[in-house]
Amino acid sequence: MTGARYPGRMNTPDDDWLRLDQQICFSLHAASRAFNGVYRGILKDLGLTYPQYLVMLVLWEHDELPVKKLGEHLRLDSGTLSPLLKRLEAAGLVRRERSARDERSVEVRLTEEGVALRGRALQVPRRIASSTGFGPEEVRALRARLDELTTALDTAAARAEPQGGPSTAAAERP
Amino acid sequence: MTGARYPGRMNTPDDDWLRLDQQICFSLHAASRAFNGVYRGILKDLGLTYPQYLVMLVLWEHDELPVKKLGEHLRLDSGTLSPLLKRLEAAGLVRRERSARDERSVEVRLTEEGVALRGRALQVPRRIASSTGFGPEEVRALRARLDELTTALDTAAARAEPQGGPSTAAAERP
DNA sequence: CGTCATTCAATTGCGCACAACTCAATTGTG
DNA sequence: CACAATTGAGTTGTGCGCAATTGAATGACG
Repeated sequence: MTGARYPGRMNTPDDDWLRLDQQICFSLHAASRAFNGVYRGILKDLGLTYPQYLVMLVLWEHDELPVKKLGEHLRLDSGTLSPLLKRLEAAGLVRRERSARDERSVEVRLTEEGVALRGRALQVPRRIASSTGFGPEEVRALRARLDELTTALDTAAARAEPQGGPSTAAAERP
Repeated sequence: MTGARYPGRMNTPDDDWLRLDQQICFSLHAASRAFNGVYRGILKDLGLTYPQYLVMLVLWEHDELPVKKLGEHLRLDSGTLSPLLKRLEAAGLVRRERSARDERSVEVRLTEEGVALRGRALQVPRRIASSTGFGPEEVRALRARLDELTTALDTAAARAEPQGGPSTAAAERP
């Protein structure tokens, strides 16, 4: 039935690929948002958003970090982290202070309150697990699969980037 | 070593779960953004963002659809779709017109240009596939896994918020 | 027939993601 | 040492995602 709307075009491998693409695109997109949604409900109690929770997870492991390192852990840049960290600071969970050693760098560290929040966060994964019915092995397996995908995609992005040059006149550096 | 920052607390299963949670949260979040990033680069040629591409994929399959149905396919509400569709309309790819049968409903349909864009989009999945090195079976397997996850998460979310019933009914998809 | 609840799209407000840019601090190179 | 290049954080602008609200059209019910 699909081919009928594109007369003169038989079902080619391209068409099949496009449909398959729809499936995987949609699945990953939907999974990510569904995940986000479940966490949103549970994290509301802690007053955190999902990305803020990710930042806190990193800080609970290394409780003094420059913004740069934080960004490397999370693959996020200052454009995302700066306002997010300001909100965490306004919530009293972290403090930001410029490094004395390098005035360009800003050190992020947990406040007492930020450290204390970890205690309440300990129940989060259990609640997630019980919500999803996924066990540790399933989680680990899925994670491995996703990391494979991310690695492949990052490599692809890095390969595509240097040449870049789509139709729009790329800004060549003088 | 990690536990040292939280004196008096041994490494309990809770701590392990929190670390595991960090892994899976981060992996899914990163995979989603990496995926988005690769598509961003490829879709730039078509003048589409990734969510806009998802909308077009649906419209190429059913080229006349009310916003409501579109939202059910993509698990997106009007708050996201309305401005997105306006941009697609401004780009000349779709037309939006209120249904004569039900004045509340808005029908979205492809323009000639929107239909024509499909021809150029046919190469997208192949470029993605060649970028990632993932074959059709791997894609299908991952998709199945993600759909499982989404189903589990949706069920969990529905259970957590029984009153605000998810207007987006559980979707039946191919 | 009139009232009331429901449905659908649109809007508002907030937060995240990312590109492009600014600006100061640091590093390097002659 | 001077000066250009690089680095790190922040800002701006655009777009997505979602909750909450608005407003109009529809449908149900007494």
